[in-house]
Amino acid sequence: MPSNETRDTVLDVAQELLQTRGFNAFSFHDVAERVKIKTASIHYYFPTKIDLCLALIARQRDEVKAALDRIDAEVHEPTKKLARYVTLFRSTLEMGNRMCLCGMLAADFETLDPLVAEKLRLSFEDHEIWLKRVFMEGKRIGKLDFAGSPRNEARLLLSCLEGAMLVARTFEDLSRFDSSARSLLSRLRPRPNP
Amino acid sequence: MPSNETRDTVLDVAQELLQTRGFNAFSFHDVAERVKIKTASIHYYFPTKIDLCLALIARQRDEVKAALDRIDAEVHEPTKKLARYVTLFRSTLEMGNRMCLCGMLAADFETLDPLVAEKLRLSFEDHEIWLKRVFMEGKRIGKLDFAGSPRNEARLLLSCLEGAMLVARTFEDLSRFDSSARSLLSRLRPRPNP
DNA sequence: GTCTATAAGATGATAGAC
DNA sequence: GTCTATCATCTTATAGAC
Repeated sequence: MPSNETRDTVLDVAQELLQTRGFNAFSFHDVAERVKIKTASIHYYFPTKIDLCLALIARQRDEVKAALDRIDAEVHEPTKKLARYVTLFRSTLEMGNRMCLCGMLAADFETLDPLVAEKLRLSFEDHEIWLKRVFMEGKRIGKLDFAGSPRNEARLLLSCLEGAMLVARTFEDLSRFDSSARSLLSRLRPRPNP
Repeated sequence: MPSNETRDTVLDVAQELLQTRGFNAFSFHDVAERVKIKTASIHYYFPTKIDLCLALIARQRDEVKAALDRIDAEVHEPTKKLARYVTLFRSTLEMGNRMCLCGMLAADFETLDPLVAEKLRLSFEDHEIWLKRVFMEGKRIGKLDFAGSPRNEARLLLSCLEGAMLVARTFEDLSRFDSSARSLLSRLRPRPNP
């Protein structure tokens, strides 16, 4: 496995800046300063800011895939999978009040390179596909109850978590995220049959 | 009433740019070009970009207040009030795939002037206060059913609508917003008593 | 790989003429 | 009120030395 320390550090720092400030509010200089290199060195690894952004999305997609695989391997009850899924978002917020990478790029959507926009959509779809599977299985075995299609339910949960992060950030208040997340999950509990 | 055409046009154009591109991705030049004036003229009305942003928020708060008053005056059933409330967000999205003004500023949160951040929080609270009243009344008269407090329910709906806009924007797909909004409202319908 | 030097353009903001 | 002219700074990106 090709390990490149500087490159990874650049990605880490750029990601933090992207998630807190947005794509258009951080510069190569911001990154270079924190990594303690010069901006020219960043261009060596990532010729353009778009390349840097694409690398961030690609790495993130891999990490999300790994995280979802881990959830699948470790818990089997759909309710518990969703609870674990929610913690992915929560821990991002905990880490310096960061926004979700995809959510932040969604806000910057209009200014994105078309290729970046396409990868962003694919990232969202990664989430939706996994969630849809969880919802389908949950309904099948009677552990989750909802009215619409699994696909729409997946989209709804993802959207709501993005929004909960967005607003919680503004108040720098994790409990806002928590109470929304709790409601979102509890409404999926099947009621005891009359 | 002090009408100032140029000033209003600057606000209109700046608002569109802010809602589509974000605070850090539009410039005085962008605004000036569209209004067909020079950047120096914008500085005459709004000395700094922060002043411009504060004016946008203040105007928006007034307009939101007026819109909510209109809903209160025109419909009385809580369910219908919420449906009307949702259309406020939907029509923003319809208008050139714009993000909610507050939602966009929430994404830019880390880069905001402290005063702007404070006004942003107040804007969110305007929504939450109105929604909380609707939820309280709805529960009292048995027209709305939900498990948590009216306050949390208000926060949840607002957050989810913000998130639904954010994601729908990325796919340039109003139907994504619609299906989420429909689910959010339908889950509030009280079930017939057994 | 990392640096210095530099280009070429954008950006927020001000001074002062009209 | 709106303009021209100008400023200092920032930003992405490249060339070429080490």
